[in-house]
Amino acid sequence: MEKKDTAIHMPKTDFPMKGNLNQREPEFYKKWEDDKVYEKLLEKRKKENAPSYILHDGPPYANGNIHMGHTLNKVLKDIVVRYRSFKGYYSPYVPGWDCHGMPIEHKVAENLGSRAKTMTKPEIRRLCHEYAMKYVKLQGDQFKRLGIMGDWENPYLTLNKEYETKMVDIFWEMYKNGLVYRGLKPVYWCCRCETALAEAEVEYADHKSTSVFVRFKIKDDSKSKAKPGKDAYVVIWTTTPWTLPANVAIALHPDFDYAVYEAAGEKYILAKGLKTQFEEKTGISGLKEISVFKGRDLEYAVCSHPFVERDSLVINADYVTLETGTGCVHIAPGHGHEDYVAGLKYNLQILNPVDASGHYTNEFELMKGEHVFAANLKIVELLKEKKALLAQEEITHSYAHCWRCKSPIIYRATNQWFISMEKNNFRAKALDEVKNVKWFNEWGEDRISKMISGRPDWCISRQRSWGVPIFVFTCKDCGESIVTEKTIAKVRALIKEEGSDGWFKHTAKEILGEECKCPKCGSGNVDRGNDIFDVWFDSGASSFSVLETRDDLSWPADLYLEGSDQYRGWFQSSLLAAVGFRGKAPFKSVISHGWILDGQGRAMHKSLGNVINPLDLIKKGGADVLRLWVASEDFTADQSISEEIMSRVTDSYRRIRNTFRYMLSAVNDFKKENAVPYEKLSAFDKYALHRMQVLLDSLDKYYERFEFHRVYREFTNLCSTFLSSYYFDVLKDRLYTFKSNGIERRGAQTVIYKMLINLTKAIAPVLAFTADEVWQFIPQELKNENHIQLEKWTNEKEPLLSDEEVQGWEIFNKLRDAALKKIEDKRKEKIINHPYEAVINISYASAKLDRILKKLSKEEVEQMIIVSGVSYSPAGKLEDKEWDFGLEITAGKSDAVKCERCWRYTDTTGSNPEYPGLCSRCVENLG
RNA sequence: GGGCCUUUAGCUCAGUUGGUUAGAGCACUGUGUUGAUAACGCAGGGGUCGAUGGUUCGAGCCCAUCAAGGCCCA
Repeated sequence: MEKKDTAIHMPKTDFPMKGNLNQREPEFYKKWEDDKVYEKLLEKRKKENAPSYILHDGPPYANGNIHMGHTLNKVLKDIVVRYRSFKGYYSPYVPGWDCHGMPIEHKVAENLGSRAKTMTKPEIRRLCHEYAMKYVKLQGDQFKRLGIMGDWENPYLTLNKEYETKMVDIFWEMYKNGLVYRGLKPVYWCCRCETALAEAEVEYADHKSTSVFVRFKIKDDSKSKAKPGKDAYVVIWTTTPWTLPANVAIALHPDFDYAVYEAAGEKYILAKGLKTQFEEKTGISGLKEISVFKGRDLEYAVCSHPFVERDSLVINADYVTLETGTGCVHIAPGHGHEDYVAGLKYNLQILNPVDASGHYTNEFELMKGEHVFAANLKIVELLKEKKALLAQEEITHSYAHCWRCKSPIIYRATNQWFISMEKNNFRAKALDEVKNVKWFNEWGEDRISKMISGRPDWCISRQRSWGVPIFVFTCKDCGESIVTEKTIAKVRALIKEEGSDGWFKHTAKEILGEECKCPKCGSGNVDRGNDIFDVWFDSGASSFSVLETRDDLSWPADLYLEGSDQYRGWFQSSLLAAVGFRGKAPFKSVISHGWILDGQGRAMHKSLGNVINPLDLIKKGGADVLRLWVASEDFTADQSISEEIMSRVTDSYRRIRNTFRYMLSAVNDFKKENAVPYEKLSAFDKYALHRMQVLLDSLDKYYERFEFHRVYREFTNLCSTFLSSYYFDVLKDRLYTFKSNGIERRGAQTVIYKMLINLTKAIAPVLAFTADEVWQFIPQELKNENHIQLEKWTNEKEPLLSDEEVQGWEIFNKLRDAALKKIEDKRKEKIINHPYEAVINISYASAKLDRILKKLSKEEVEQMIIVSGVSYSPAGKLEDKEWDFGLEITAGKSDAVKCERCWRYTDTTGSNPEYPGLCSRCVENLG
């Protein structure tokens, strides 16, 4: 008889232990693109008539490299979309970019330097366009590097014609509904450049100003609680005397103490805490306190303006401080932002007696034509003349200057376009729609409701070049703003054809043709407006501009998923645009993620030097590790990232990778026809399948609820606690030493194969690259599709065990742990080393345990505890008590002989003279 | 200053309607294997649950105040 090969069946695979992700992932992405995986997936689902699930992408700003915030956001979306696709949904992902706005215009202007002034708007816009497109491409490539799947060939851009065309419709609908109105609002204004400035264009530098103490005589105290009398004066302090002509109110802090003081026969009202300072500055001494009241008590008293025939109302404002001045603040809503806000609250008049070049208009007849900065001294003279000036001094303080011409700037009320929150019950409607949305963050609804309740009217106009024009014409003769059905039709055609560039290239006459006529005065002297939309209006329009203009998408979206800053931003602008346009919320559900912080929980700042760059992390560890990090934390709260955290995630990735590697190697010689039917599997195998099914069911639930950190936890826990340390460890004996085509080995492979397929699918939404890499190693005949993305979450479920059976296994596992502990004790005593050197005896008195053990053969138990021998010593009379009743486990060293093939210590080793080193089981299992 | 949120072992997370010595995985330490080896097993140490006060027979869980941190406003 020929001697058989005694070699064992070692696991084998070419799947590398080391991921080498930074090199490999881009190759994978390329393969996805070459194989048109995304397109095929959508086609396939469409053919299946799958229900759709639309996640609408919030557009990042097309500027700069991607940072951790982008990474978090896009990976989360990708997990959602991939999961939904797996579950059989038609789930297209159309990424978008926010392309207009200040930052880009600012950068372009910066690059141009002094040349900017000589360029026309269309020329500057062309450069802005190029700039935006450059970053669309750059960020797009970076997003792809993260493994994000979507329609990258055809993203949506807020500068696209069809996008802008939809904005015409939205604007017109809101205009028709009376939501849009024109009003005054102060903006930063450079009188020298004669232009509005954005926050980012303002620089601060020291500036010398004349500050003045001015008294306002009380005219009527009948409406206020405090009654200081008509001979008292409220004293204000200001560093901008030129704004006094626009004064309409005086603000006091509601909670501060104010007093009426008497000196030299005059009564002055100022904050109690500033009395001494007041005496020093004005030289008025010996102030005698007459009465004291809270700021709120003087609310609604009326003063007389010192040099204009006008009332000045006493109001309350929380931002009043006691740092300098008198605690009584001069309010000119046309010349200050806070003044403006206070003005809205008290319905104050917004006055703007200053023209674009900084000269007083005839609204302030007295100094008409005077430049406001030069007028300061004249105002002082005027105050003296009116006996209203109590003191003046020159002070140097930080003051806003124009970034371009470096001259000091002013706040100047200008005409702006607004969306009213009140007309047609708009605010109430928006709040109602909030209630129809599922806010996955429990506090989300509360947060956005409060914001909408408290927000002012939405100012949608900006005085810039890089944006979508507000589709309004102006009559140069009568000043009428012209928006009619006919002009809108013309504008719509223009935008559709040329995009908003057309607006800036053509005159009103060219755009409107025979419609170029003021409907009010009939003049043909019509100009196109120069304002553009606030970029939040651009992006707020996206639900319509994108979902309604693409065949593959539909409105409303199933989900918006953005950072928590978007309750104020995009969630809100989208909601308002949608309620204004269609009366409905644009999303069925919303979930927000937190901010990314460093290891200490601090925000990342360049100045703190704690900024972590995702591109660096990808280079170091690969995108899948980064994706795993995203999944590992509870994204609804803020999340931390640090070297330690990444190092933990990397460890965890390696564990997962190796688990897959082991599964691949264990089924390397497995074929479909080798599969063992469920009924013929061992009890332990059935238990393993049960565990797998329980895991899959919870993962499914967690994905659906966006609880990815639970997916991560359950998945890694199963890999460690059940698979590596238990099931696979136990299976080694069967896989390596049993007959290669025997039922024991094939049974084990059947289970591992099922796990391999299902676990790869289950983690594929997170580990996009690795899952597909694993997939490539699965033999063709064992899978349906070449790429895992095209597969579906498995529908057929493995049978679950009964509760009683599960309980039995839980008890057995505890018994196993107890046995391992005993063996460990012997190892510490240096009695044994390898587990197979051990034999154990289990003596017990529980009938419960007896029933459990009787269901298993001795060989199975030996295998599962991984020892060479198990013996039982049941008590003579078993009692129906807890499983560990009377339990005693002893471990010892086997005195049998080691089989050199399976390493077990057995009495049969050497019983066959042909194979002297082998045990009888091994001899039987050769081949 | 206001609205909303976060705070449990080194890290990431669990902790059901308040009820006995607060859990998991990873990391760490020790150790075994060398037939998953840049891998795998076993065992062990580690937290006064951000702080203080209160309600209660009893609080990580309820209430109040404070602190640190975050987003959005001012």
